[in-house]
Amino acid sequence: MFEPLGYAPAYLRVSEVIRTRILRRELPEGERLPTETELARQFEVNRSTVREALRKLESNGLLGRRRGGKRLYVTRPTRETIGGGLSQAFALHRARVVDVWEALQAVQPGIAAAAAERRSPKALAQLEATALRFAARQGERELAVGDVAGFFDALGEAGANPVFTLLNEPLLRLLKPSLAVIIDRVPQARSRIESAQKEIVAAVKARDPKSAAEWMTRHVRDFRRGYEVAGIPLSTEVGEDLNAAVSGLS
Amino acid sequence: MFEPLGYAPAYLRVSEVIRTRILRRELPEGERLPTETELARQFEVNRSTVREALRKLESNGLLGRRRGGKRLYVTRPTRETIGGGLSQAFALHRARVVDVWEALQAVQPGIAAAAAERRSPKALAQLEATALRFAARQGERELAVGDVAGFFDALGEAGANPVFTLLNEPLLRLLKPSLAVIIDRVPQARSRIESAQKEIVAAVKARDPKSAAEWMTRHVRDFRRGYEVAGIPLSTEVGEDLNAAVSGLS
DNA sequence: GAGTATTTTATTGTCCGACAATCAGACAAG
DNA sequence: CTTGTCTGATTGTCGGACAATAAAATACTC
Repeated sequence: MFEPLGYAPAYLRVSEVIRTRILRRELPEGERLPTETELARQFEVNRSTVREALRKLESNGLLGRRRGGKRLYVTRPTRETIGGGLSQAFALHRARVVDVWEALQAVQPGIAAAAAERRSPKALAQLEATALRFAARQGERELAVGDVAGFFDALGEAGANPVFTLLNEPLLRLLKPSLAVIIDRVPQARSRIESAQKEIVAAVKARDPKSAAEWMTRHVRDFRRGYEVAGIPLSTEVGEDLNAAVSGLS
Repeated sequence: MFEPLGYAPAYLRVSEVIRTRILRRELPEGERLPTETELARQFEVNRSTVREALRKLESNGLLGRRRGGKRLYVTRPTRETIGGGLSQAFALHRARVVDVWEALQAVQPGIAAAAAERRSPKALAQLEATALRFAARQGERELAVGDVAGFFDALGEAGANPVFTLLNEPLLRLLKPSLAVIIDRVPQARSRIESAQKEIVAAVKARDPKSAAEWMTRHVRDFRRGYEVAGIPLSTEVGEDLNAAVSGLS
C-alpha cells in the first residue's frame, strides 16, 4: 500500500553523485580525482565516508589507479573487470557448461559476421596472427587455450562493436578450463580448431559474413563434440572443479 | 624483467577472502554475515577497514541487505545489479544503438530457439501473459515499453539458461529509451510488435525452435526499420539524450 | 642545462575511540 | 493476538591520529 520511503546513507549518496558525474562525462576518463580530504571537505562528510564511497566506485571499475600509484583516476570498466564480474555471477547462478556453450553458439556467429562486414586491414592482420600463433603452438596446453580465446577476442575486436567485445570476455573466461581439458584429452582437437580458424579467417578476409557465420557455427558445434569425447558432462557447473567432473578415463 | 611484487592493502585482502568464501559456497546464499565488529576481531583489522571491504562486495552484488534491514546477507548478483553495471559499461564505451541492436540480433534468435526447446508449461503461460498484456495496452508509452522488455525477459526465462537471462537484461535496458521513441513516432509499431510476439509465442508453444528463431530474427530486424522511420540515427550513442538525437520531425 | 640524487610535502591506509539512530527482540498491557 | 514500551546490539558517521610512501620540489652533478 505504501512505498518504503527509502533513506540512503551518505556513502551511497556520495558514490552516486560521483558516478553520475562520470557517466555524463563531466569527469572525463583519465581525470585525476581530488584527494579524499578534499572530497570530504566538498561533500561535508567525514573522510571515512568518502572512502567507503570510493571503494564502491573502484570495484565498479569507474575509478582505478595507475600502476602502483596513490591517487585515483577516472576510468571505464575494462574487459577484465567486466569479465570477472560477469563470470563470477554466472558461476553463482550455477550456469553449466552447456549453458555457456549455448550462449556461445548464439552469439559467435553474429560476431563473426560483423567482423567479416567491417574488419579493418589492421584487425584482419591481428586475427591472422592469432590464428597462426595457435597453429604454430605445440604442447603448452595453457598457452594454446589462451590462443583460442585470443582468436575469439580478435574477432570481437574486428567487429568494432563494444557490446560484442565486452560480452565475449566472460564467456571465454568460463570456457577456458573446460577447453584445456578438451585439448588435453581429444587428440584431433587442435587440428579441428586450426582448420576452423583458417576457414573463418578466410571468410573474414573475403568480407563474406554469411560464410563466416556458418563456419563459426560449425566451430562452436565442434566444441560440444569435444565435451562429449573428452568425457566432460554437459551439466557440469562452470567454476566447478573439472578434474572432479570428467569421467575417469585414466 | 621483473613483475611488481604486488602488495595489497588490507581492505582488499579482506574482501578477497570473503569473496572466495562466497564463490566456493562456504558462505551459502542467504547466510547472515557476522557483525562488522566481529569480522574486525576475526581478521584482526579495524572496523573501518572491514567496512571498506564490505562496500566492495556490496556493490559487486555479493552482499545485500533485506529490505530496510541492517545486517548484511550473502546474495548473488541479481539481474538488475548486472544489468546496471553492464549497461553503464556499454555507455562508457560509447556503444551506439546500432551496436546494441546488432547484439540483440545475434543473441535473441538463439534465446528464442532455446525457449522453444525447453519451455515449461509455466514459462509458456508467463510468456503468453506478457504478450497479451502488451496487446491489451493502450497509450501509456512507458508501460508498453516495459511490456516489450518483459516479453524478452520471459523468453530468456523460458530458455532456462542463466547466461541468457543475465545477458538479456543490460541489452534491454539500453534499448528501452529508443524503443519508447519508436512507439511514440511510428504508428504501426505496436501492431507489428504484437503480431511478431504472437508468432513467436506460437512457435514456442509448438516447440519449434527453428520457427521461433526465424520470427525473432524478423522481429529484431523490424526494430531497425523502426529506428529509421522514427528518425533515430543508428549512430546515436546509447545513454545519450535521444530527444537531442532524433531528427526534428516536430 | 639535462639528468640524477635528496629532501619535503601531500596523500593514502590503517587505527582508535566515540556517539546517535535504529533495528531486533523481549516483555508488558490492553 | 495485537499494540505499546523497553533494552541491547549494530550500523552509520564523526573526529583525530600516525606510519608508509607516492609525488613534488629542491639541490647536485656532469
